Order: sequence, then structure tokens, then C-alpha cells
Amino acid sequence: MLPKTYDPKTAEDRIYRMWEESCAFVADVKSAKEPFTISLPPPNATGQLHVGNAMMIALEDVFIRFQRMRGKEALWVPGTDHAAIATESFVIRKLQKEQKMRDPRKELGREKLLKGIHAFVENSKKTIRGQIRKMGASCDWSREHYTMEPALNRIVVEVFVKMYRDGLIYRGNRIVNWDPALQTTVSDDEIIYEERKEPFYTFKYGPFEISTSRPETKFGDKYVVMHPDDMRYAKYTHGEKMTVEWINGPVETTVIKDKAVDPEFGTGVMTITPWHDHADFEIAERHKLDKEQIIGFDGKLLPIAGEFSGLTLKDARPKIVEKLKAKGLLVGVKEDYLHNVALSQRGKGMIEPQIKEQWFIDVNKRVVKWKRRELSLKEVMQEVVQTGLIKIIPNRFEKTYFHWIDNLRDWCISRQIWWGHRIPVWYRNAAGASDIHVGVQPPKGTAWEQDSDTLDTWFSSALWTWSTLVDRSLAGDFDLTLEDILLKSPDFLKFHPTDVLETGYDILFFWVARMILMTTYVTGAMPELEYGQAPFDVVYLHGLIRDREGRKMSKTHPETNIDPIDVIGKYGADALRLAMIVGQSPGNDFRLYEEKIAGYRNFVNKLWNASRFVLMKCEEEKKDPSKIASLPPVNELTLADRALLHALQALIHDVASGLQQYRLSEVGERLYAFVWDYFCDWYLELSKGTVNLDVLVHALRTIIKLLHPYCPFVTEELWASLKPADAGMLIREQWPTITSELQDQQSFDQLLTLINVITAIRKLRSEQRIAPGKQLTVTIFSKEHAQLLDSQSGHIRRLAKVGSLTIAAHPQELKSTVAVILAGAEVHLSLAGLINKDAELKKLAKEGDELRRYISGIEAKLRDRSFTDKAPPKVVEAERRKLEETSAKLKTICERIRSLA
RNA sequence: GGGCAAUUAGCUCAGCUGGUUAGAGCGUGCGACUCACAUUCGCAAGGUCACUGGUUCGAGUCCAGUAUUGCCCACCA
Repeated sequence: MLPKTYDPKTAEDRIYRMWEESCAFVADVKSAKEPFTISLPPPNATGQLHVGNAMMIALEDVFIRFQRMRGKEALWVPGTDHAAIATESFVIRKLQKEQKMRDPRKELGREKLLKGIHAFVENSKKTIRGQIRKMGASCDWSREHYTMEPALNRIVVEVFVKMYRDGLIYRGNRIVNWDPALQTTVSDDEIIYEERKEPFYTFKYGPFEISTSRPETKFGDKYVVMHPDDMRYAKYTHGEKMTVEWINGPVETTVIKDKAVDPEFGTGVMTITPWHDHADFEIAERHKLDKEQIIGFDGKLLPIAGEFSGLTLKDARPKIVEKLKAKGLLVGVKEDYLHNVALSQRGKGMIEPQIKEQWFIDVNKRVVKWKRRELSLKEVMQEVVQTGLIKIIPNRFEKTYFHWIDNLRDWCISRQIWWGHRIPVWYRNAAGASDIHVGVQPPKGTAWEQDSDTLDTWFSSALWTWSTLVDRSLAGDFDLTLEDILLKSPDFLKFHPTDVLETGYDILFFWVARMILMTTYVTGAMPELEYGQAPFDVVYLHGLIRDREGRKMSKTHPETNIDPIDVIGKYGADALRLAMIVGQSPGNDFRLYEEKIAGYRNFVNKLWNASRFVLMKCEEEKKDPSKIASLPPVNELTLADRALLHALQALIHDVASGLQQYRLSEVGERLYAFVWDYFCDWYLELSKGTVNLDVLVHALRTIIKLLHPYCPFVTEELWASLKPADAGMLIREQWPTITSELQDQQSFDQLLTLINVITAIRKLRSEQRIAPGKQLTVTIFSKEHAQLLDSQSGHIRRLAKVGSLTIAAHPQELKSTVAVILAGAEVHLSLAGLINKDAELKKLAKEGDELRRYISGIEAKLRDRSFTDKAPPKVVEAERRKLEETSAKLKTICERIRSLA
């Protein structure tokens, strides 16, 4: 016998082990079944799974389990990401804290530090694997991958070289976002802006006045820029040179006219610092101006700053302002000037733009082959979404996506960190000439030195949907080309493109867009792949998880922060999964808090107890549930059974069609309501009278199958007790199908009637409108109803708490009875005068008032010619019917009031 | 500055292509030791669907504007 409450703790690990040991998650590449593939967005191998990861696992597992049961060859590829900068900075901070190292990079050197990070990552991977399992994820562990494994490294390098040869990757001096704290560049997308109030200074600069919030960068300013149409400065000509007194003495400056200057802002004149400002850099590029470095990569001023050389920016600023003031060049200071400062998303340190030699991907060059045409990367990315090859859910993000592409600049892919895929480029200075080698393998010969930079972590993630499907044994064979490797990999041929990419909308640009970029680029040149594949058909974007107050989940608010693993320990994985799926809608943020999870824990327990009840019944009747194989003939079933089977058909339909449209939340609610309100509250209640165990077991099995994608553990556990003898595990069961013979709307309506009768009795009782212990007579018009009620009389008697219950097939003494007309059915309850008169009258009067108000509303509507003439006849007819029904109801109520009074 | 979204019960949210008296969960109040389940069961209260106009026979739903909130992108020296 099952225990009274379901205990997920003992069951979940055992069930997961059973699935895994029996290879239930392993996809068969040789199968003839249609494939269904998802690549798990690889969590960062930096320690722990967070709620966002848990959410995506829950959603994806629903897709996968559903499709697997529907008969697809479902493959879910798990893995982890090396998360270059995140991991490296995490480990460095850790070393600083735990081992009191000042600068771990210097103290350990490249190799030792990498070894340390590697050990840390291996450990994290272990943790994360365990945590993904805790969620119940049915991913194929035999195909687990890691972005830095040798096979993937080979692919990364191949793609780099291919792009280099196509002229899409180039090396150039460009202004980049430099993070002095982490000593690396970061991409535009890795910057956050923070509003700050800082003083805003205005200085005298020759005949001009210029304003700045960063005087410490102004040493090298030797260009003064204004708008060409600004009449105030019309007397100065473009290219005019003059000498002005500046911080460290006189400097020669040149007048530049450029439309980038806003005449309305400040004095309409500015000086530029091209080395340390994006906008200034662009102006300088346009006019081919000199650029000078002012700030070192360590964040300190360079010798150009003269006496201020070596100072940090923070220390230098007041001193410089002081000096300018002393020289009489300070015109004014506006305190509390509000502006945005760029901060590193990772370390939260200031970003100092710098000019550096970096590797870039050209997004505008039209050399990308796609469907037999040559386009730019930008154009391909736009096309696949525009033509509907890729569909984004919710579709409003397609707009965001296009907007992002429109503004996309060349992608800086090199990073000055050590943890990551090393750039496959070698340099050599021999005989005064410098050589460069770009290749999959290191060059032969001596004196070659590899580029010390590594690749942006998103470069390798961008290949994820297919780099994980490559046959590992081929990756070591350097006679093969990238195309050969792909075409010889059975997994790739069978399972790519993937079906759904499910992730948070916050990494649409970081990752999703870049996967599209890389995959279309690589496959577009391959005739065998019809000149181009997208990495996936559908992008499902979930929202961010927030706490009860709407804040982002974070450890800084431990009282509301939810750690998925803690929650699973407390409420079970099924409850967590349900809580994260139901109520969640794509693209919208979602609040998660403990009560929600507790609510679904209760639901899981409800399902558990419903099953327990069924099993108890089986035991009572000495019936072995495993021997129940099929339904008895329909014509032998009772009304209630037929109604239940009908309702199940509708449920099967709704669940399948909802899931195919990715409406997970709605389907979850539908299942929740069905199990709780219909199956438990009504059908099982009715079954307490007479039971057809075959139907009961069949219905429960169906429900359990439908619920399995949402809460796999409890359903698998229950399945073990309920399944037919020859059936295997639930995870591999077939999805229920709709049988038209079982559709029986009439029975369903009649059962509703019965339910209404019972509701009415309950209500009467709870409102104390009938006295307990008295006789209750139910009179009904239809023979079928009478039979039905008769079979339930014991149950109703209990509900109504009456001493006896009489059921008659014909109305008797209608005059002296108080009848309740129940919606759409001719069933009356006769209370044989044993009611609490005052309570009843009050109730009836209220009901009557409501109905009268409602009726007059409909009447007014029907009198309105514009309605009756213009509305569709169907609608008008419906209103008429409504009026008739309601009037009849009101009439009965009036009669009852009369008979009472 | 450009863009996207949200605004429905005390709280968290559903409400698909405009059509019965706008729903759920939680919370609240009242009642119940009903033999699967107190992680339960029954009942009730609570909403001029942010505001103002418009389209329509009919608007929570479509359109325009306003307000508030949130997010994304760009960025001004």
C-alpha cells in the first residue's frame, strides 16, 4: 500500500537512476522515427545551477518528454560551457580571497593558472551534472559535451580558419571596451550603464570654451571640433591651426568641422580624445587624425600626462582641475551632472575605451554563401527570420532582433584572458620580416609564437547546436575538412537542424543571434545541406525569474532568493517544475516564491492520493490493476463512466494541441483543473457509490501519461503500480490517442446535471437551509437521471446529511416542494417542506433580483433594432435563448417563493 | 533620444482571432474530525478590466492619445 503522502526525496533519485540505467534517454541514431532535437543551453561551469537554468531545464524537458511519447526519436544534448571570462575572473577572485594572492596571473603564470581553472571547472561540472539530474532532465548523457573538449576545439579552430580565409575575420586596430580590472576587452553586449552624478567642468581652450566630465583624459587633445553649420564659429575654418594654452603648457590644435557635434549641447565645441572614446574615435577616423594613448592598460596615466604620469584617474582628476584653475582656465563647474558611465557587466569596474589590435568578424562583407547567393552575415541573419525559417516566440522579439542587427557593428572576438579557445594564429619575426600563420594546426619550424589571446566565449557557443553532434572520433583526423567531418557524422545528419532552442530573452543577442550567424555561414556553402541550414526552427524565449517583490533573484536577498536544489529537497522536483511552468508565459518575467511551489507540491500529493484511492478500491475488489488491459465495451458503461471517458478525450486533445503550440502554462492549468476539480472532486466522489475499476484505472493511466512531461517523477512512480503487466516505463509509453467512439457529449452533459444536483444539495446544507436528519426527496423527470441518482443515493445522503433519501422518477407534489432548477436540466430537488423558511426566502429573493436585472438587460438589448438588425443571427438567437431560459428560471423561483410564503 | 512591453480581485497572473452574468491560484472570512488526501473538503466576500476619446449593433479584447511602471538599444563631449 502506498503511504499517505508522497515523499519525493526517496523516490526521485531512485527513479532517475532507473531511467538512466535503462538508457531511456538515449536517442538511437539509426531509428527510423522522425527526430526531435533540443540542445541544452549549456550552463556555465562556474559552480551552481541557478533558477534560470532550472526554468529552462523544466521547459525543455516538457518538450522532449512530450515528443518522445508522441513517437519521435527525441534527443536532448546536455553540456556545459567553459564561460571564459566569467570562470577566469571567478577563479582569480577565489585565489585572491582564499590564498591571499595579489595577482594570481603573475604569481602562477599561464599554465599553472589554467590548470587551476581546469580543476575548478571539472569539479563544477560534476556538481552541475548532479543538479541537472535532480531536475529530472531526460537528456542523453551519453552525448554530453563541453565547449572546451578537444573535438569542439577542433571545430572552433576550423571555423576560425575558414572565416579568416573567406576574409570575414580580420585583425585591426580599433577602439574596444577595455576593462582595466579584468585586464581584457569585453564586447559591447557585456557592458552595463549606470547613471551617475558627477561634476561637469567647463574650461577655456584658446578662444573656445569646452566642457567635460573627464578632465583627466584631456592631455592629448589637439583637435577642437564643432558643427560645420554653427554660425557662432563660422569664422574658424576646417583645418585651421592655432596654439592654445593647455594643462601642461601650450599645444597646437586644429579646428575640425564635423556633424557629430550637437550645437545645442554645452558650448557646441568639444575637444576629442580618440584613443579613449568611441565617438571621438569615429570622428578621428573620418578625418584621419592622430590618436594618442593617454591612459595605460593598467588604468594609470602615461608619460604624456607629464607631472601627473603614473597617477590613477581617480587621484589625478582633482589635481588636474586644481592646476587648470590655478592657470585661470577653469570657467565653471556644474555639480550633479547626470550621465551614464560604462561598467563591466562582470566585475562592475569602469570601462576605459582603448585602441588595441584585436580580431574581428566582419558582418557587412558580402561573401557569405546562402541558398546559392552571396550575402553578408547581417543579411543572412535577417533573412532566416524574415522568411520564417526561424520562428521566435513570442514574435515581438523578432522586431528586437532586427533592430539589433541593424545596429550591429563588427564583432570583436579576441579576449586578453587565458581561459578559452586560443586563437589559432602564430607569428614569427625572421630576417626582419614578420610572418603570420593562421591554421588548424601549429606551423612547422621554430620561433613561431602563438597569439596570446583567446576567443570570446560566445564564439564557441555559437556552434553549439551542431558542434555537439559531430562524431568525436573524426575530430582528431586532420586529413578531413570541416565539411567532411559534418557529413560523416551520423548524429549531425539525423538530428540537425534542432527543433527548439529554448532560452532566456536576455541572451537573444549574445547567443541566439550568433548561433544563427555561425550556422548559416558554415552550412550555406554546403550543397549537401541544401545550401544552408538554420540551427533551429523555433526559438522559445522565457522570461527572467524574479522574486516576490519583482527583484531579480540574487543572493543579496537571501530571504526571497530561491535555490532550486534546496527547493527540490523541500518540495520535490515535480512541484518546482510545475511552479515554474504554470503561470509562465514566453518573453515575460515571472515571479517565483515558495507558496507557489508549495501549492504544486499539494497538487502532486493530490494526484498521489487519487491514485491511492484507486488502488485501494482495486484491493477491496480483489482486482489486480496490472491485469486491467482494456476498457469494457462502451454500452456496458454507466453514464458517469461514459461522461468521464468523453471528458478525457477532450483533455487529450487540448493537451496535445496546446503543447504543439508551446502553450505550456495553459496546458498545465488545464491539467491541474481537470485532475483536481473534475477527476478528484467529482468523478472519484461519485465512484464511492459504484465503481467501474476498469474505467477508473484507464482514466488514471491516461491522466498520468498526460501529466508525465510536467511532473515526471510522481507519474513514473504511480505508473509502476497502475500499469498493465506488459508495459514498460512511463517515459517510453505512447501518448494517449483520441478515440471517437468514446466521445459522448450527451453522457457528459448528463453527468454535469448530476454534479449540479449534488452541488445544490451541498449548498443547501452548508447554508443551513435544510435541517439535518430529515428526509430529502429528489424528484426528477428523466429516467436516466433517476437511475444515475439512485446509484449515488448513499453518497448523496452522506453529503446532505439526511436520514433518508427518496428518489422518484416522476415529479410529485410539485406544489408543495421547493424546487431548484438546475442549469439546462430538468431536475428538481424536493425538500418536502423541511427547510429553514427565512434563510430560504432571503436566498430566493436575492436570486430573483439578480435574474430580473439580468433579464431586463437582455430585453433591452433585444429591443434595440441596431442589435437585432446588424448582429449575426446566431448571436441574436443565442440572446433569445438566454432570455427564455432565464425567464423560466425566474418563474420557478417565483413559484417557490409563493409556495413558501 | 529610439524601441518594446505591462497596467484585470488584497497579492501573483490567465483571458487565443471583439459576442453568455470577466476567470484561476494564493490570501481573507465562515463552516466541516465526509472512512484517498487537513499538503484536505464545502461556502462566501472581493473587480466602473489605469485614464480619455474613437471604430462597432456590441470593446478587458481593435485604433489613437494620456499617465504610471518595467525592460532593451544608442549615447552627449
